[in-house]
Amino acid sequence: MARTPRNTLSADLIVRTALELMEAKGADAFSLRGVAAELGVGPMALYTYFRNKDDLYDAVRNHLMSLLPPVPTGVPWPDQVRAVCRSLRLLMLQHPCLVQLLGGRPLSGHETARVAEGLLGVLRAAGFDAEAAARTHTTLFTYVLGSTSWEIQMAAERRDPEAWRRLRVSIESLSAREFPAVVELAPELARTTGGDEQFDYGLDLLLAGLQVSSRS
Amino acid sequence: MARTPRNTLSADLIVRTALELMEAKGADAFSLRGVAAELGVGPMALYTYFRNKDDLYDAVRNHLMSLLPPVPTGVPWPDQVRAVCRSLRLLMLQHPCLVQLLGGRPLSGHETARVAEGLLGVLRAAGFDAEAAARTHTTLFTYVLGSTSWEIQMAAERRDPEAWRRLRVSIESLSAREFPAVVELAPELARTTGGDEQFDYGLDLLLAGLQVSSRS
DNA sequence: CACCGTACTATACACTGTACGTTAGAGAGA
DNA sequence: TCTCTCTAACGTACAGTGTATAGTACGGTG
Repeated sequence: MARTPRNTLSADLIVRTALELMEAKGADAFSLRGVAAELGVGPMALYTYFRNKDDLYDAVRNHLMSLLPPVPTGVPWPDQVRAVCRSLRLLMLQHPCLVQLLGGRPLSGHETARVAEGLLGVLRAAGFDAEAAARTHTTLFTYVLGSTSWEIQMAAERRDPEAWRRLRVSIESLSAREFPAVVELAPELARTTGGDEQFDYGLDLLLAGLQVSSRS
Repeated sequence: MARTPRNTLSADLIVRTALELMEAKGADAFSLRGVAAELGVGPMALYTYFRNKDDLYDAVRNHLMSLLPPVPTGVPWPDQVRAVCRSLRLLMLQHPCLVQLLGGRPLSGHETARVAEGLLGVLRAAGFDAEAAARTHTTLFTYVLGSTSWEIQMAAERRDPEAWRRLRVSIESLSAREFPAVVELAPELARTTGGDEQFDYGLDLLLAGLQVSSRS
């Protein structure tokens, strides 16, 4: 019955196919049966290579993290930090499924360690002590995660006409007496949910704070 | 056949029951059939009050946001900002399902507008212009969202013994030659994934940055 | 009392992840 | 070359999920 020949599958092939599906339909709409069908294979064939769905998620996340470029050298440390944060954001924008992947099961995996190593190395070289380096790393990482997740989420909302219409309506129906600031700043708020400038604004605030405290 | 009497259900009752289930079993393990069963009712009964599952999610999020306290008055604006951010974090910690709820479909709803109004009002009163207020609002909000999501996620990881063991192993098996900073700072990193101090560290960086830039 | 809108029910469908037991094909040893 | 074994892929099945559709009986209104 046209059984697929023996060694057509591999962990790597499955990961690439899964990633394709996640990018096409969103990481939540992704299903094991979907990737199995795409590969022309029964759903259970995947369990030869991955213990379960989460295991596959881990592998895909690891694969994506491996795409991050190394930290640039020969520039001041704030520029290095900026570069690391920006390239993580860029990767998330290119692969929106990373939001769910990083939100779900955060820092396991070899490639995640590589990224952490880069940022921590920069901070230590800049003179941060162990505790400050760790705290700063966590702060920067969570800032990038939070702001970029938000950005991607809002972009997705905008793409769905029905959801977007409902959001507009609910904002426009707010009483200007009850919510003066929200109503007044609605255009600015719409403009600041995402974009390079918004990201850099927050990032620069953090860097400014770091330079203040490291100078004292 | 013991049909349930006519008006035992209500949107509010359903929301409260759904919230209970989400807190007990996690927001992802929550199901419409579960809350229907809890109420002793067929699954389709819920569709009288909510158009679909997302609609119920929206209602629960709105309910939780209504629990946030108002902005304190009579203190300097940085303290007001701190208070708003801290109480949002606190609410998320008390109701971990808020992570998914806020991550999923962010800023629709009356109560979300109320929270935004509070923070925007503080910033405008502190002299921020429209654009700076909007940018700062987004930055602060996404910081709180990102850092607290991370904190909750890591706490959940720690609670699952199997996942936690695998994480420890994967960290301890990292080569100290390849990842010197990660290996050296492993204890600090473990200590800084969460907690009031970590949260305030990042928040104070942002506030310091704000005060620097507002002084120029 | 009759009636009608609607709150709830029943059934069904197309999905999901994955546990279990089976089969066939590729590579190794004789 | 033949066979034996190991395992990759299969089929079946189960307990779930959200929700479309159609039906039923009850409470409030005429």
